[in-house]
Amino acid sequence: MIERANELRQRGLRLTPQRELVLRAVRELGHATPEEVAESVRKSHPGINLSTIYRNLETLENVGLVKHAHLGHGGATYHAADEAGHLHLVCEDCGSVGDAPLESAANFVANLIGDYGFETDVTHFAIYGTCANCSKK
Amino acid sequence: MIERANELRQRGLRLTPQRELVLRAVRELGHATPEEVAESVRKSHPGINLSTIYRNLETLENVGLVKHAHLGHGGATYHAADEAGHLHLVCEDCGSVGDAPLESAANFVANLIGDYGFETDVTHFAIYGTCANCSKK
DNA sequence: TGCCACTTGCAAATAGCTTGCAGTACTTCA
DNA sequence: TGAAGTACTGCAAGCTATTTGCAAGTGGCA
Repeated sequence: MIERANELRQRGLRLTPQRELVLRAVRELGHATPEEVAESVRKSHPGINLSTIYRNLETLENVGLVKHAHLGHGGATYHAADEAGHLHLVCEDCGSVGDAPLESAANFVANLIGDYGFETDVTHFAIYGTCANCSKK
Repeated sequence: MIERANELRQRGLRLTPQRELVLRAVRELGHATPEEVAESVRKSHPGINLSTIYRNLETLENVGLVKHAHLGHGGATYHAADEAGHLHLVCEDCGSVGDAPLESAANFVANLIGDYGFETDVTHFAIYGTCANCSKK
């Protein structure tokens, strides 16, 4: 908490109640779109504006406290930076978001660097497909 | 060309000039957003409406002549179905879209199926990262 | 405690895409 | 070849998600 405030202040930024609420919501939700963060925050503080959510998510990301990934159709989803890196397995059928450890892709990442010099962050985007449940059907 | 028309007619669809232009543009452009397709089509036929582009891309995708992938921020990009079968390496720095063969990810795909029963189509979404050129800087 | 720049809430603007509707023009069938 | 039926098109309005401008509010250092 205190180190978070310092992190912000070192950059001339402030620790406001809204900012804390946004961070807490992201941590609690795991993966969340800005809209979901807003919904969560408003349960305790109904007055908070959506644009405040957007601006704070951006600010917190600049500071390195949260990260975003592209999961849904267009919308970014945010998660806490200190949450371990993992892949996002997004089911196109049911929309569920599963996790897989980084190691699953280690070989793949190595291939891309070796063959193309392309450095990938596989935690940053969704792996689309069909989850085990849905492919049974 | 003729088999394309049949493909459409079998489904009660029509081969219109606009539809042909859209298909041709997608083939020429390789990867293109709806907006880029429109721009390309309008060079020869300025009157074509954006919504026509969208509707035709959707129609052509239903018929199986084009496919889309999620590359940019939210926007889908389209490519001809018969040139599919490669990964899209999208550079977050310069925005360039590179290709890599499916085999690069074969191992990765196998991991996900084996460990999680998750069936992935790696051609359908972007692999974000930094391309060789940009990571030199 | 006071000041100042950072923040917030609000409303309006924007981007990207979709939808409703009326007129147009492919296709099929005589 | 012509007529009829229906898919298709262009236009305008609508939507969703996100951004921006601005005036009022407020942390935090001095």
